[in-house]
Amino acid sequence: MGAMRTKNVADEVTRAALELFSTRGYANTSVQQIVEAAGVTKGAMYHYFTSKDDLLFAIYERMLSLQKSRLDEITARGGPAEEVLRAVCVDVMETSIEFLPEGTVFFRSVHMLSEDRQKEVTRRRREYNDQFAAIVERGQASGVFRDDVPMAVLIAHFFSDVHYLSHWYRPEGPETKTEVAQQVTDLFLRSIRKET
Amino acid sequence: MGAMRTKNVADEVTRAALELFSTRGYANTSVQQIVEAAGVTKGAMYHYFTSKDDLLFAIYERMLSLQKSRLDEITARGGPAEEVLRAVCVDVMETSIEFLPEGTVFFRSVHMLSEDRQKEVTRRRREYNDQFAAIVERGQASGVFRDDVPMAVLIAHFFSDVHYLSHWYRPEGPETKTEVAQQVTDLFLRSIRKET
Amino acid sequence: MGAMRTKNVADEVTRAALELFSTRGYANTSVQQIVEAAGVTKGAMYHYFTSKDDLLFAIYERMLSLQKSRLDEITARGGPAEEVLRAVCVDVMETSIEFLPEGTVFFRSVHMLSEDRQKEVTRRRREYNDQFAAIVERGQASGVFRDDVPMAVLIAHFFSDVHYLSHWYRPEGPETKTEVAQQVTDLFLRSIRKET
Amino acid sequence: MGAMRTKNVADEVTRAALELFSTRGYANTSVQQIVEAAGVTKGAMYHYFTSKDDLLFAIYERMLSLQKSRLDEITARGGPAEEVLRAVCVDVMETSIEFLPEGTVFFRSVHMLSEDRQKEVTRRRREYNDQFAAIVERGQASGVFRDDVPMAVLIAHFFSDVHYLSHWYRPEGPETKTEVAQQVTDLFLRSIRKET
DNA sequence: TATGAATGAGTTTTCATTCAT
DNA sequence: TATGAATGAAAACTCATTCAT
Repeated sequence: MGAMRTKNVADEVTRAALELFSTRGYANTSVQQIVEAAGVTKGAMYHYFTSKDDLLFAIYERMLSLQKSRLDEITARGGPAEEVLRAVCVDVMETSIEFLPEGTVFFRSVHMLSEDRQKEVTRRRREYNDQFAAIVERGQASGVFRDDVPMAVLIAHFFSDVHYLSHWYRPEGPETKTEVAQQVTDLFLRSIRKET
Repeated sequence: MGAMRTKNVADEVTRAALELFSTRGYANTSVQQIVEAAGVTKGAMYHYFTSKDDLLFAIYERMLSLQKSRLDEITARGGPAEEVLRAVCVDVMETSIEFLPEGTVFFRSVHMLSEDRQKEVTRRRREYNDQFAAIVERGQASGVFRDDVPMAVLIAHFFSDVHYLSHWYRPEGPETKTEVAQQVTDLFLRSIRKET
Repeated sequence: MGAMRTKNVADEVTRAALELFSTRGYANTSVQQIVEAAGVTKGAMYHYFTSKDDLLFAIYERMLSLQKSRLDEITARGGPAEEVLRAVCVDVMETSIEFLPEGTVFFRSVHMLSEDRQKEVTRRRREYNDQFAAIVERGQASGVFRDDVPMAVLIAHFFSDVHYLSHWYRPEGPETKTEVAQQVTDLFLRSIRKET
Repeated sequence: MGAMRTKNVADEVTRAALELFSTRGYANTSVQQIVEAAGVTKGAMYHYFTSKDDLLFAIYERMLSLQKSRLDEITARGGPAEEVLRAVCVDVMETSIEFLPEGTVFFRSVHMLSEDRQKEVTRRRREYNDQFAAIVERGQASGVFRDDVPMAVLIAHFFSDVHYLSHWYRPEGPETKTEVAQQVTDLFLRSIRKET
C-alpha cells in the first residue's frame, strides 16, 4: 500500500524532455515529441510548464541547485585547502558523470534559454566559480598552490574537464566514474601544486 | 584583371552565417536573417549552398581542414616528443582563440548537422585525436610522459581546454592569446610529465 | 441572520467579467483571468454559468431588463408625447452613463454571442425600439413632431447618441451625466420638433 | 489583352478579411478562413502581412486615409461655414454607407488592434475631429451655430450617426444612401443652428 | 547567376470546457 | 457546492526550400 500508482505528469515530462534534449538537442525536439514520450497530453504539460523554455530551465535549475548544495556541503566540512579542493573536484566529476545527460543539455543549450534565464544561469555559475576560487586562493595563501597563473585560467582549466565529460565519457566504456574522477583530479592538482 | 570588384556571395554568406550562428545559435538563426546580414538574396544563397545545413558544415569543414593542416605541418618538423607536443598544444590554443566564433559553433552545434555529416565530423576529429595521441605515445615510450593514466583521459584533459575556450576567454580581457596558450600548455604538460 | 458573509460567487464573477470585457474585450479575456479577478475557481464559475458566452449574455440580460423596465415605468406615467419622450431620452442617457462599462460591452460584443442569443437580443431591442417609436408616432399624430423623415432614421438618430456614449464620454471629464443627458436630448428634440 | 489576369494576393486577402471581419467579427475569424476565402496559402499571406493584426490595421489605414482626404478636399473648396459643414456631413454619411463593412469593422474592433496601433488610430481620428470642430467654430464665430452646448457634445452628436450606420442601415432597405445622408444632415444642422 | 513570391508542413501555445473527487 | 488537473481542438505564426522568370 502507499505505492505511487500514478506517475506524476511533471516528472514524466521532465524525464522525457531530458532524454530527448540530450540525444536530439533542444531545437530538434518538438513539444509534441516530448508529450508523446511522456505519455501525456500537450494540455497537461502546459498545465505544469509555461513553455518549452520553462522545461529546459527546469533542467538547469536542478543541476545548479545540486552542484551548489554539494559544494556547500563539502566546504562546510572544512580542512586543508588541498584536501578540500580534491574532495570538491572528485565530487564534481562523479556527480557530472552520474548526470551526464543533464550535463549534455547544460553546456549545449544555454543559448536557447530566454535572455533573462541565461542571465540567471550565468549569475549562479559565477557564484559557484567564486566559491571554488576561494578554495584555490586559500591554498595559494598557504603556499600549496602556485600563484603565477591567473585564477581565471586555473578555474577554466578544471571546469573544462567537467564540461567536456559529455563529449567523450561513455558509462559503458572501460573507465569507471570513480577512476576518471580520481585521474582527472590528480592531473589537475598536479598542475596547480606549487613545485618544491 | 584580378581585381575582385564584387564581394563574393559565398564568402559574404559564410561570414554572416558564422557571426549569427555564434551569437544567436544555429537554430535561432533563420536563412532570411543570414541573407539579409550578408546583403544577398535567398535565391543567390541557395545557388551556392544546398541547404542551411550545408552552410553549417562549411564552417566545420574549414575548421577541420585548418586544424589538420597545422598539426601535419608541426609534426612534419619533427623533434623530441615533448617539444613537438608543446608546439602542437600552443598552436591549437592560439588558433582556437583566433577562431573563437568558429569554435563556439563547432562545439555547440554538431548535433544540428545531418547524421551523415555528424559522422564525417566525428571521423575527422578521431583522425586528429589519433595523430595527437601518437605524439603522446612516443613521449611515453621515451619515458618523458607518464603512462599510468588512460590515453583517453589524457587526450580529453587537453582538448577540454581547447573546447572550453569559447566559454570563458574574451579577447578584450586581460590575458593575451599567447599568454593563455602558454599557461594552459604548461599546466597540461606539467600534469602528464613523468615525475622524476 | 441577514449578514452576507460570503461574497456571492455569481456576483463576483459577473462583476469581474464586466470589468474585463469592457476594458480588454470579450475575445481578449480568458475564463482564467475572470475567475482570478473574481477570486474564485474555474469549477465554481462553471457551477453558476454554463459557458463564457453565458457570462456575456448575463450582461446583456441585465441591460435589456433594466432599459425595458425604466421605459415601461416612464410611459406608464403618461402625459403629452413630447414630455414623455423628453423624460425617456434623458433617462436613457443618464442610465447609459451610469452603466458605461455595460454599454461598452453591449455595443461591441453582440457578434460574440451565440446565434440564438444574438437573435434574442435583437428581438428585445426591436421591442424596445417599437415602444420608443410609438411615443414618437403619438407626437406626430398630435402635430408636435415632424413626419417628413422616415421613422427608422429618427430612431437611429437618437439611439446613435446612446450608443456612442462609451466612445467619447468620460465620467472624469468636464460634463456631468445630467448635463450631457439634457444637452443631447435638447439637440434631438429640436431636430424632430415640427417647425412652426 | 491587358486585363489583369492575376488577382493580386494582397488585394484578395484584404478583401476576404474585410468580408469576414465585418460579418463574423475579427476574433471569430481565423487566418485559415481568410486565406481559404482568398484562395491563397497561409505562407503567401504572411509574405504580405506580418500578422493578423496587420491585416486589421490595413482596413483602418484605408478608412482613415480616405476620410482625411475627402475632408481636406471639401474644406479646401471654402465657402460659408454652414455650407461647408453640410457638404462635409453629407459626404461622410454617403462615404460611410458606401464603405459599410469597413465601418462595421472600424467601430467594432479597435480594441483588437495592438496598443501602438490603437494609439495611432486615436491620434488620426482626433486630428479629423479637430478639423471638423474648426468648421463648427467658424460657424459659431459668424453667429450661425449655437455655442451654448460644449463642442465635445456637438461633435459626438454628429459622429454618433456616422458610427451607428452599420448598426441599422441596410443598402437593400427603403432609403437610399443619398436620402439618408441628407436627412441625417438636416436633423443635425437643425439642432445646432442658432435659433432666430 | 540571381530574384523573391509562394509553398506547406511544422512549430509553440492557448483556452473553453469537462470530470473525478 | 467546489476543486483544479486534464483534455483536445484550434489558434497564429515560422521557415527552409522551390521555382517560374
